[in-house]
Amino acid sequence: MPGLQTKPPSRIQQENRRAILDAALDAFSTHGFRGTTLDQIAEKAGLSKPNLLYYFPSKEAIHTELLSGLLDTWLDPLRALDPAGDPKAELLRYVHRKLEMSREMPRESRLFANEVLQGAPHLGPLLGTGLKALVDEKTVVLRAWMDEGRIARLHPVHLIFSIWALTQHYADFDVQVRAVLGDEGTDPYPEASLFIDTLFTKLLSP
Amino acid sequence: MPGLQTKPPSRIQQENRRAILDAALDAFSTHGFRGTTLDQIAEKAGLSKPNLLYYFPSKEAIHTELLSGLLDTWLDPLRALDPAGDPKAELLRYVHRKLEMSREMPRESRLFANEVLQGAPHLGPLLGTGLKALVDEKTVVLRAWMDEGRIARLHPVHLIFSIWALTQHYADFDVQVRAVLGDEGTDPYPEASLFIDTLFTKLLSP
DNA sequence: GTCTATATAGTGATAGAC
DNA sequence: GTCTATCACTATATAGAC
Repeated sequence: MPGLQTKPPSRIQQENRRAILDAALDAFSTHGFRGTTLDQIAEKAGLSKPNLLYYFPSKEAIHTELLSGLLDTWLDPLRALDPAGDPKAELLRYVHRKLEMSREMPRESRLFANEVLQGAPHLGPLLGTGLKALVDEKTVVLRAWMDEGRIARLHPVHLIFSIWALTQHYADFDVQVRAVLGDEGTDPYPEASLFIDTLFTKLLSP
Repeated sequence: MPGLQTKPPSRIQQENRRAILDAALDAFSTHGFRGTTLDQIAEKAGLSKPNLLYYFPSKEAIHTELLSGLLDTWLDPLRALDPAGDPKAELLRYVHRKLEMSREMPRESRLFANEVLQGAPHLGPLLGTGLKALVDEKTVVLRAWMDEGRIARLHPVHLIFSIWALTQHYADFDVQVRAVLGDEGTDPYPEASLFIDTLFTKLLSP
């Protein structure tokens, strides 16, 4: 019986949107925004270029769609830092969760890195508002822990920077990491995890 | 008396080359290779586009010229690590020198980051040869220091990665660093220097 | 909804006057 | 050595058939 469903997005539509976003993530994360062409995205998604533009109005729209959700996902582990938990355990859990994300979502990490590296032209003021607000909130928690003598006294914001820098390095500079370690096939993450655990355990001890 | 000098590059030529490379460094480091246009470079260098191409045969030639010298400069401080020196002092000197470079040469850092982030399409195999060789050489030194119990036993390569990650973060993610710290005008480096000094002092203590 | 064909603008590079 | 004009090519986006 036709005419019953008016505008629920069909399964094939949802599948195509997902394929486009996945292909675009691949391309944007390795070639940057300008370096990516609609042809590349269309081919990898298995669609024609005009058909791709039926799903998204423009190249920028695809990019924005990807970025918009990303910052939130990216900061979830920091958001989960529990003021009531054990300080060292909470921070180490954050570090390890962040490193896991580098391994499991390297494309997302590189997309974000590309964006920030180029001056955050699309993410823009969100860094100074949403991101800053979250860091400020967690800074209070860190300072309290330091005042109680439960972790070493350090600059709280630079402590967070150090977590970001060390964990994201393995996704963003993956090519360099593997080239220097040699043994092409080997997974660098187990050793990285050990190293980072040692580093922060020592750093946080009062 | 004409005809005496055959082909010594005139002062204006040298000046133009320098202006082009400087403009190109600006552009490439913030927009990437594909994201940069010859128009942008030409305008910032104060030359016409054809005139720019009189000095360099192609866009790629400018990019290659910039990259070729960069890796060497970038690794100089690591090369300077003295096996005969005091281990902790040598490593801390390396860390601080590297952080200084992030402050003084942020564009070069971002140019390099852009390149590696996108899979090192131009730097390519140099990472697996020249860079790996240098790291391997210094790894031997680090291991010896660890065997002698003069610094803590850590994975030497990941130790080097951590130095790179932490110091370069301040150049590559400058926008984010300043957005989170707030106080637009403030220089983040003094605090960063203190933090990183503390971090590596703790980490290297046996 | 998906395709072929094409409009339109931008971009790397060249030709040739001065 | 430097400029104006322009070529050849690519890329985003649209029109319109099916």
